[in-house]
Amino acid sequence: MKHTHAEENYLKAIYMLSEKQESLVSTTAMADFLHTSAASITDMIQKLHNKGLVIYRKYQGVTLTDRGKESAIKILRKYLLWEVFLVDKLKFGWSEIHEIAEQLEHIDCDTLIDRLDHFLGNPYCSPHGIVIPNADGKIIDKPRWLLTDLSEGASGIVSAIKDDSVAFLQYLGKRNIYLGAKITVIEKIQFDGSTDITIDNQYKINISRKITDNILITL
Amino acid sequence: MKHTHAEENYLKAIYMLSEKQESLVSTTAMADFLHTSAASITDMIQKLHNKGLVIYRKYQGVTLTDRGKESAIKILRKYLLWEVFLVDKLKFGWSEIHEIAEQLEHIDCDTLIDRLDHFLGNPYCSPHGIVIPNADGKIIDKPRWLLTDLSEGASGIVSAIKDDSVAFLQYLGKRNIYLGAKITVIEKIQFDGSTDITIDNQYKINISRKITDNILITL
DNA sequence: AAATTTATTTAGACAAATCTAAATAAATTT
DNA sequence: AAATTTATTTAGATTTGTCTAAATAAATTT
Repeated sequence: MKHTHAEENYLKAIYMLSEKQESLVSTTAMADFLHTSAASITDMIQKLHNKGLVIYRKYQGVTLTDRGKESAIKILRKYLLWEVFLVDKLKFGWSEIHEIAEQLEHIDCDTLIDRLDHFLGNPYCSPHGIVIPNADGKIIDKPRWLLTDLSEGASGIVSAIKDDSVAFLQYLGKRNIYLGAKITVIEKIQFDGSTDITIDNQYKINISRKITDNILITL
Repeated sequence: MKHTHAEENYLKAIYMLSEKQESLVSTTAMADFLHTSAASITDMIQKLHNKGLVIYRKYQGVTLTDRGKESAIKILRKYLLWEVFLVDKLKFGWSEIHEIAEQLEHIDCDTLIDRLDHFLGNPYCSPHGIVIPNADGKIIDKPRWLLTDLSEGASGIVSAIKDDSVAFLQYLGKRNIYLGAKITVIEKIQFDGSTDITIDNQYKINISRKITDNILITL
């Protein structure tokens, strides 16, 4: 099923808002999220209802049908993969990528996004730590830990970073720490809380507690 | 100056059509190019005229103003760089990239395209051999030769390929020949017209006349 | 429970981009 | 040069997505 840009924005918005809360998504919540008027929301929601993409009850709110959810997840997948591309390959900072990825998510080509996924090394989650649905639309929730909480000898993959500041990003870049890098904990130094690690079994460095507190690891 | 998607498509179309011929671009030529009706073309052209992007004379045809040309070249630059991305990084074949790049060319972000350019290694031209305008909109025309016409000892950069067939692309991939690769002619064999070359001063191989006839080289 | 405030929907309008059918201009043929 | 064909434009309609202002429903306050 194909959708217009606007439809895609609405579907993704409903999906994201309904992830945060149990109840139906309200008109105002959507108006707020999409920076548009409540009247426009009602209009569009009714169209989506007629197309069988959402279930809508007047004055109550809206929720996705299975078909709607499937589409929403596809769009989210595209959005998140483009975010990874922008940060990982084009070295954009966290703050700049949202707008661009919101444009890129509408590019319509089935093979494109799977190739992009492969090109990026099948990342587990976006720079902001949101899990990327796989090609089948499944969201597999791996457990994640702070690098701080890994024990000596353990290793895992850098899957997200909690701090978005340019300074932190530059630090990570300089130390060859990137999304998808394999980190092994060599030794945890009690004295100052710092940690000796290796990156990709290559570089051995020591990083402070402040750094390990901001790196999320999956296995 | 910002444009709608449709406006961008028209500007690029006018630019490309007027590159091929001297005279004004006709309504039918554009209708043909954009797969739309002549009536729609007239409508849009009049709007572009009112915005000062084209000069239009009823029944005569249309040409770009300086402002229109500037915009058109920016769009073309984006289109071509995305084409390089798709072929070089995502390993798409020639035939598949046009549609996708036509979508990607409308992504609006100044820094994005310059970073992409850098990421791709500032390619000189698209896979189809069309010169990519630089960030200032300048089109610098370097001389190009067929690999066949290089003399022994000469070297240059693979800048385009004339044959788009999958078979040829696969051949090149297998031989480590890619856009931007450095090729040095070691020896030209009179007997069968084949050529001994090195790629990136590394691999030494022999390629037939049919191959050298389809590779364009810049210095 | 009535009054008021807030949320939501409806009605009507608008801009963008397209279309078809009819009208008109330009080019070509006879 | 008149007739015909082709190219182009105009007129009017349609779809999509948005808006504002007015109407109505739901929630909250008094």
